[in-house]
Amino acid sequence: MNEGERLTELAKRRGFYFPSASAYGGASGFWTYGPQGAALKSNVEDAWRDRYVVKEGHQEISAPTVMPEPVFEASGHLDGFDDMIIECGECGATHRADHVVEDNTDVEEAESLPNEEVMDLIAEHGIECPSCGASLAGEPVENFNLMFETNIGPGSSSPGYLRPETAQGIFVEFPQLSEYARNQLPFGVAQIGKAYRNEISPRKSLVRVREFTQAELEHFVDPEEDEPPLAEVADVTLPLYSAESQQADDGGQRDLTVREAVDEGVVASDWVAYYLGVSKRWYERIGVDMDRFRYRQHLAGERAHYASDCWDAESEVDGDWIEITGFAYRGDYDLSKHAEHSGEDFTVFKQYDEPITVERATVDPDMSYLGPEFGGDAQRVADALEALAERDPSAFDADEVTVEIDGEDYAVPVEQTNFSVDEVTESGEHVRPHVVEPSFGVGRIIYTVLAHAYETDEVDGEERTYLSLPPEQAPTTVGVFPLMDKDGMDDLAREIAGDLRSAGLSVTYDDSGAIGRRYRRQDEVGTPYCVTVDYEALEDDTVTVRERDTTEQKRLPVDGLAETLEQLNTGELTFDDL
RNA sequence: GCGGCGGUGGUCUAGUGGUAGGACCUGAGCCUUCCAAGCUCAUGGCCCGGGUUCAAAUCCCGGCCGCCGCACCA
Repeated sequence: MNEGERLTELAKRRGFYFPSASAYGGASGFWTYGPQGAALKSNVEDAWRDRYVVKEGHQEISAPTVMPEPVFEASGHLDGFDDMIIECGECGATHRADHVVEDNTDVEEAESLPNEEVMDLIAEHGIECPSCGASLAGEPVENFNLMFETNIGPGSSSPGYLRPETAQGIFVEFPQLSEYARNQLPFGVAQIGKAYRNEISPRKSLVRVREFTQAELEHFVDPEEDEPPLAEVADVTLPLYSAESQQADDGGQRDLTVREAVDEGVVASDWVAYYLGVSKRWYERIGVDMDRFRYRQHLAGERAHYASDCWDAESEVDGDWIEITGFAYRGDYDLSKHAEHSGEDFTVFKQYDEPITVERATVDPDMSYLGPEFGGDAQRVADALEALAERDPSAFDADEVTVEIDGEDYAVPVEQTNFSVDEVTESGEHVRPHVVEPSFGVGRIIYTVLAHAYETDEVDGEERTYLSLPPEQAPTTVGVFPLMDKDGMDDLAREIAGDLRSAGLSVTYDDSGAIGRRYRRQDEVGTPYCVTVDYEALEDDTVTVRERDTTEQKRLPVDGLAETLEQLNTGELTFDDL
């Protein structure tokens, strides 16, 4: 069994995660988090929220998972996710139909053509299967859309899609969110939630799935003015694997501090560099092994349609590097697209310290002239004049000004345009924020944390498996056991378990079988501490506390136990301090 | 989606054309003064559908699921 298989076996047996609906044969790419997994997931999400929402001073929202079609037309997902697939009748390989056409003809942008035309092109040019060389003529070209489609309400007149990323739920609400932020940049909006992609081939348990949880932060910044607080993370060392290194023969990972990475220009965006620094610490906190972690820059051809610079956090499991977070500088791509498609205002008004006076060329066309003259085109001519005045006021110097609309020239006497250059006072300007986006895959992080926590050792000649999870992330903080289920040890142990629960700790009580078995059980789900009530406890109100990784025990008074465990859980105390 | 391999209690597995056995786990009880000990008992299984056959968990076909490779991964 490899690392992943061992983990999946443990995950299923102990209730971290398992395939969904297996009573009905299941559906690939869907996983249910069991009791341990749901607790771990919740802890990871809480740690994320603490770091990226609370500590950063951002806000969190919760948007729908289903959104109407226009949202995804605007975002580019409808086109971007809709691949043309053709299958070779001979060898069965599937290919991107638009790609084979582009590779074998001088047709560009084949993706924008109807499927029938692409089929015709394939037949006309006698295009062959890139895998086996058989003719692809006559093979059907089909669409494969990575988004799950549904209908909103009865009938099919209102198509909707399950969101392929949580981000769009934030972008589309920008006008409201900006208002709540009192229109002050920068501000950040986060969301933790499910996203859906109808993957062709789900793989590796939680790594490639069809429903997954994202934790995304959209940080809206003024591209002219805002700077990240780089000093806070300047000394954090980043294991960077740049695009340049990836392409070089002897290229490898370089360890640079955030400061060095910015100064040397290895990471282009200060904002991205800031979040790489913050996130390195966060990954360490939740239990990612830093010896199996790197930041990899996207190669030029690999970048998403919206990103100008993009780095992935990657973790290593079974020798494979898994993308666990994407850090993208999305520019104003998303807000511009939504502004364009919706006609709403996706900017923030930034007031100047002092109002400024500027010369502005304006037109106020006489519609009583344009109307009779140009009929139905009058409004478009007026719009064109306005745009021209802004772009090139000198065009109005002559007696007549000409604008072009759809290849046709329209000449207008300047006097009818009421062209003038005025001094106007401007108190500020509309700024389209840029977006810095760290986007975390929660399931992949959980998979990584479990894989990196999985340890085996030997105790008294017996092999032991344990999860060396950070106490903060562990599903259960403390196991409470009576040494034996009799003589009042059970009563005291139950009482202690109740007290610890009242103090807010996650507690498991277990009185079954031999004590060693109970320790092993907790080891396998990563419970960091176990409290045992023995005969001595009945005498002097002390109990033993056992630490998971070392199996060492210390005797502590029952009084103050909850506080001590709480401090161990948060890291204020270590076991050695006791 | 293609190809290869696979699918037997919760987990790991043995096995055969005549409807299954082990280990671990789990539960009940006994025992036990701190690391999967022992004893007794118990629960629980051949992925689904079709075909061949007197008889299919076993052979064949299809599906589903998993692993690996390919492709895909805005």
